[in-house]
Amino acid sequence: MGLFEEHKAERRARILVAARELIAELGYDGLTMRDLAKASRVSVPTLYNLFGGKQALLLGELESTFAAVVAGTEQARTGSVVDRALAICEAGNADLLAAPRYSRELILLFLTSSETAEVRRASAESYAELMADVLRDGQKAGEVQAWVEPLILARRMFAHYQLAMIEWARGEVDTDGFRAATRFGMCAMLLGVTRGKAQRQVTQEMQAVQSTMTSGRRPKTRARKGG
Amino acid sequence: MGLFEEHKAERRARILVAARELIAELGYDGLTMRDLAKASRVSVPTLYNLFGGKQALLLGELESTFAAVVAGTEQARTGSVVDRALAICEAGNADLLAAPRYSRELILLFLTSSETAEVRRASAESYAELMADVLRDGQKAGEVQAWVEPLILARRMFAHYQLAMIEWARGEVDTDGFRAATRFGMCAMLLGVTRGKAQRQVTQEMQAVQSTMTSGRRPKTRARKGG
DNA sequence: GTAGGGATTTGAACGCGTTAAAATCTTCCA
DNA sequence: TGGAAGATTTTAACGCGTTCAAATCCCTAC
Repeated sequence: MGLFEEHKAERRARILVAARELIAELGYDGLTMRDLAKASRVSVPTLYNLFGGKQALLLGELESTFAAVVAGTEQARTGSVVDRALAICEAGNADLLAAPRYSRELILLFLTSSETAEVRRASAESYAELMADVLRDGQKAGEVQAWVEPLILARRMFAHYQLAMIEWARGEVDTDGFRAATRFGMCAMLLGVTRGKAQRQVTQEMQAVQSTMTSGRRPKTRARKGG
Repeated sequence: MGLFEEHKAERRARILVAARELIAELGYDGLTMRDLAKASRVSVPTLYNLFGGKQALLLGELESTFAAVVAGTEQARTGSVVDRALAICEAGNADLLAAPRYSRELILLFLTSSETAEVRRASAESYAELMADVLRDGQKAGEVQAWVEPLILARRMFAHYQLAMIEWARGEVDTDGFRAATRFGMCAMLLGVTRGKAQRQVTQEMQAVQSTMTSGRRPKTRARKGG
């Protein structure tokens, strides 16, 4: 209420915009609080008043980013288990790859920092829930074995997806490698629990991805320069 | 040659011992270079001369640690694909869980820092090679489908294992949860590519782990204490 | 035994994230 | 319009990782 709050919100927005630009330009480590204060025309202590610290600066971004991912995946309500599982991954990819320089920093910070634990936990759980729903629907449709506990498998699928993201953020694989690794991993975890037509689809997908990963260039194996 | 090298090696050893103790006591962030210098009776710049920085301090440890893991897994030369794959994970676990406080810090640093990229790459590749060998043997024995590209699947299995380690290091799961997640993930990725008896074994193992994870206590969902 | 050269130490400094105190400005109410 | 309450700014400082230059020590070689 009133101009106090309004101006505070304006300052917050100004800081976030500047932070996003500076991080994209210099990386998270390259961003200094003093520079950020100057760029967003506030003082350094104000940064701490409004956000609480350098890492906390990004928590708002993180929450909205992951919320967008989760929301995006809810589109994928049609198709087989495989289609939907892969669509969930793709929905995540799209948002990340849109601003790679920034996303890389965000991901590494998000997945490794202890201060982001709560947001991470919440995001992971909604992501896993999403995937678990897909598995449950698959069970109803007879595509997925009945004995599988959806949420547990979903968590492990998301775990794999997380590490693929980390590999990408660390620069160990490029975008194509990230997509391939994700698809392959999802398929590998689905292959054993699917049946009939769905299983055949997974096999096909896996073999296709596999041939891409072997025949194409191999950034993972080439970079062993000794150490 | 001579006493120069000897004394240098002695200083290095002294520093590493002190670092291990201090990290186990205070955590990686709690360790200050000034304190470490005092504890190991050298000067601060010497730390930088001998190692190059705070993170580099641990690279030697990391290399030997992972070398030990890889060496330990080479014991597991008998049994089915499943037995050997799980034995590889257990061998890794044993070393990590022996000194949890220290390992946690080491893992987080190792798996997230960009300065450890080269060691990480090399370790990951030897680990994946090890698992790939198991898969190849399984293919010869008819336990694993022939169309599977062992190294590619092995890399994804190791990727999953890495994230399970991260989850443990972040304190999101306890030791039992880590073991369960690892076993479940390995099995999930093996289930689809195994056949006959081996596949039945994987199914059995998965169902067993799964029942542990659902019926027992669930540290993953309970630990949301907020803040 | 003694000079010389190399590494270590000393002492200081830099930039960083972070925080505290008083000074200043903006906003709201009478 | 004037004053009170609040947040922001100023200014300074702390501890941290890191690095520099000169002084010092230890080892090697004559």
